[in-house]
Amino acid sequence: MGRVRLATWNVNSVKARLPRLLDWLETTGPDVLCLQETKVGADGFPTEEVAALGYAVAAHGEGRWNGVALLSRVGLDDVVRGFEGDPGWGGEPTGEEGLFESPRIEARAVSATCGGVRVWSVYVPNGRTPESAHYTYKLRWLDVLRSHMVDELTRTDQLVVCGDFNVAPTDADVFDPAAFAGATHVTAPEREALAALLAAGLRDVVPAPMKGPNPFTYWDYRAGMFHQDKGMRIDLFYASPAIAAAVKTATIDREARKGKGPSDHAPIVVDIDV
DNA sequence: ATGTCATCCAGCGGATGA
Repeated sequence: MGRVRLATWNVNSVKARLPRLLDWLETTGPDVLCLQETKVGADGFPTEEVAALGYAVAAHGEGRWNGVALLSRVGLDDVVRGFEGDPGWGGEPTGEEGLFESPRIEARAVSATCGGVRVWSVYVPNGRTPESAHYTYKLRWLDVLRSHMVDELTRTDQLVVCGDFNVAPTDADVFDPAAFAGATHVTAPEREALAALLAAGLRDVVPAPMKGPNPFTYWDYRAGMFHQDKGMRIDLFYASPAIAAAVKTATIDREARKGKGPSDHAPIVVDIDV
């Protein structure tokens, strides 16, 4: 019994962010951290550096793009990299929306059991534009993820799926809905994919901003967007009802978006009583 | 909003992706 601290952070390269990541681990002390956009292959993850702080690592990477990982100091069991039915990306279109001949499976999901909680770290495809094949890939990927959440919930009531979903759930989750006309991240099908995850039995644990009214987790590097708080809530922390009910605090650590060499995303930190 | 950043390959800059 006690407090468990779970967190998720799109670091936009674990190598480029390593000094900041190590600092943040020391000061914040999450028990479990989900990482996205690590951008390193299997042998490139700084395993020893985080092990020195007491964390076991389950990394799933492919090199230049994507890449996810789980760090835990409360156990790391039954690690699964990727998931059955991942549609993959690339190759020749088959004619069926979002499906390709000989696609390459990308490193976008890793799951493990940490201190009794089943935890998934996910990096949902961006979608690029609503007309793009990448967009149909995104929707298909989210639907297969949903089917796995249904399965997971039959096995456990202690489930967390968090990460960069690349979808803003509502218009209140972007700085200006008009600025996103015709863009991905805000379309009805993407939001319906999130709604389907909730309908499968998950809860959206909405974190509190440290400052201001907006629960944004991402701000573009360009044009002073962060300083104007022109951001988006696209990093999400979804949890089973039992976990959601045990949440004591959920916060967006916007301090981690400040200063020299930040990621363009801020971490979400969630404390639960177990 | 297109004003930045990270990465790769082939090299010191352009292409790609976000």
